[in-house]
Amino acid sequence: MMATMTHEKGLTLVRTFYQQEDVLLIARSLLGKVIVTEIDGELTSGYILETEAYAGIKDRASHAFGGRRTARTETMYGRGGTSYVYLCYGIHCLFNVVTNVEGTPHAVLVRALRPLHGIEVMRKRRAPNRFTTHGPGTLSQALGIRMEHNATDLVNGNIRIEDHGVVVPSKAVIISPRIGVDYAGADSLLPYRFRIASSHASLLPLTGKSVE
DNA sequence: ATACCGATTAACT
DNA sequence: GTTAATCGGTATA
Repeated sequence: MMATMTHEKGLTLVRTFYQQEDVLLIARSLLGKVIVTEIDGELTSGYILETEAYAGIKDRASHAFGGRRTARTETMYGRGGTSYVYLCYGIHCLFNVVTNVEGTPHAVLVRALRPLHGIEVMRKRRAPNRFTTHGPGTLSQALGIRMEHNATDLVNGNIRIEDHGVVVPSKAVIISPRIGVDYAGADSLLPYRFRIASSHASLLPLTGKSVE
């Protein structure tokens, strides 16, 4: 409750949203929603432009394929509405949303963002003149998300996702295979990647009441 | 203990 | 189109 007192507009997504069974539906639904972080005393937020679904134990591209359960993947087995942050290529902290109920390790990788609040903070977190929030690594960097933010509660924690009432029409959504999962064989071709076409992304409202 | 690999990025040609 | 950077995760022994 306390953590959400500063937000004046937009509804923080509730537990039941994250606990829906269909991870593809959740990945699609997250397009146009707003990620908000309150990290290091800075508030930053942005519209979700791109996601990928990872469908648990039967998905060869998922860390949890085959029911693999290790210190790293343990977070994925938690309840929906928890963050799963892991280190990729030794450099990048990738932010995922755990979905489904406890024991079912589904997740959605958030891959691109359109900045809304705290743009100067995001710019500062990145190298000068290299500001971008397209790509899962740069997105986390801009939002201040680090490994210590793994297993954060997205319903009551310092990372949350809000619905600002933006409607993303089907014709604005491009569905394609996921990136960087060639090792997954046939599953690498599954249409689990969702993104808002750039022509529509520019229509997302940047005006409105400040959440500062 | 050792070896291989990766849900990426940036800087190249 | 190519490739180096970089280090924890994971499997193997």
